[in-house]
Amino acid sequence: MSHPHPPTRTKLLDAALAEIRTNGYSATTIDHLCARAGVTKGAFFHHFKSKEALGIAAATYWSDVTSPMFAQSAYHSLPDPRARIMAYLDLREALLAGEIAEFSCLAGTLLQEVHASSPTITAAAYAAITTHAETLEPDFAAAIAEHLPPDCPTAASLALHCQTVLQGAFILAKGTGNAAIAQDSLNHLRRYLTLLFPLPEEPKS
Amino acid sequence: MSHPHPPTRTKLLDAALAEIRTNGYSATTIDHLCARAGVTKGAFFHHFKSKEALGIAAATYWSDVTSPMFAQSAYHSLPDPRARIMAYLDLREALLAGEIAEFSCLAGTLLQEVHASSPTITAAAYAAITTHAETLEPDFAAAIAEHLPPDCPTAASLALHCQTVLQGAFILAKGTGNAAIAQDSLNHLRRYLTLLFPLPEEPKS
DNA sequence: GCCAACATACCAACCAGTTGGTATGTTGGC
DNA sequence: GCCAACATACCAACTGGTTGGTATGTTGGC
Repeated sequence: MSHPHPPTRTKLLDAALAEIRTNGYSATTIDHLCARAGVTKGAFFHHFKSKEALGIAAATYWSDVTSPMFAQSAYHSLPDPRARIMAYLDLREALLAGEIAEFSCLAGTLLQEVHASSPTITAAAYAAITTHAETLEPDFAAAIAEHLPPDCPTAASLALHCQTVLQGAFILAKGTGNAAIAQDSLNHLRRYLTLLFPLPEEPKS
Repeated sequence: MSHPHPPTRTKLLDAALAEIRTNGYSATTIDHLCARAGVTKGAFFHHFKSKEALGIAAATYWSDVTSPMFAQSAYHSLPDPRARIMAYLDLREALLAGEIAEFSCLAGTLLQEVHASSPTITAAAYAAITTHAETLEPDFAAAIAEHLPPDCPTAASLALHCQTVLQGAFILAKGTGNAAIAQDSLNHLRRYLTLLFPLPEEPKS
């Protein structure tokens, strides 16, 4: 669990995120990975026993890298849980910048490709998504408690639905080459949640 | 545009759909494809000049195979456009059966992998999605015309959002190994559209 | 007898993974 | 405080199998 030697292993994991998000897992070769990371293949197989082990480590690393970005965000201090959820979606929209490989989800890309061939990578990638979704559950639970809509879905289901929309948005964005279509679906998600938990009024400033 | 020799070419395209939906495009090899189709590699390269050409043909074939399934469905005859949209989602949910490779979307799988490496496959796969989405636009347009909600999104945007949710649902289903999580997101989509275009009452039977 | 539709045989490049090695610590007995 | 024994981190070169693609048949209908 301890990785006392950050540089080479981290360089390989960073290269893996970039390569897999751009070209996918299958099309990512260890040679390209090492070239991008600036190390040799011997170094790779010193740190990872196989390509599959790298896939698992990349999914875990993806969680480790992205989680603090959301955990440290200021929106958690908003008093209204519905406002916290909207602020989360605002943050997700703000992250839709740059090239597609820079904002798309590594875990979703992995799931798409390895679901039938590697149960271990599948489990690690799915865990990355559900672990992130679970950070939204308290806010949804609070919104339900404060403003229970009729036939209310569970907090867990709502949190996962947000991830579903985001994953789908990334795919459509890959079709157009830009994030506009993803923003569009995020607006639909916002509208859904606003209809489900109507905000009493627009807070000013 | 004319394919006067159905059997071998069709066998290869059917094999391509199955292989790509299971293992993805990159992990699909021409040798495996030919073995599954029961033909030799010479036959493959007689019909497709490259693997990329097969990818493009597979996306087009995917449209050709799936379009009639929706076009021939009975839900188009329902009088209420909102009921037609709900019936479309019911049909999509009914299709969530069997193995994941049997209900997931070829176009989404292709987009995920080739968006950065093959503009031609990307365009063909995206066209398959948008062409299908366009078949929903008349119903959304009618729903908007009959029941314009405040700050109404466009029919085209709503039709694409349905595809976004479906694509995301397929990815999450690949994480769990079954369709339950996809059905959950379809229910959220139904709830969104119901809130947006509230049905006056439950029609009986 | 010609051509589309296949089949067979083959290739150069590439792939994940291995091997044998070096350089640089680290540790524990004395 | 020194050194043998060991561990870690990394590298260059290689291997056996696979890959997309090609070159060269063969065959059957018109």
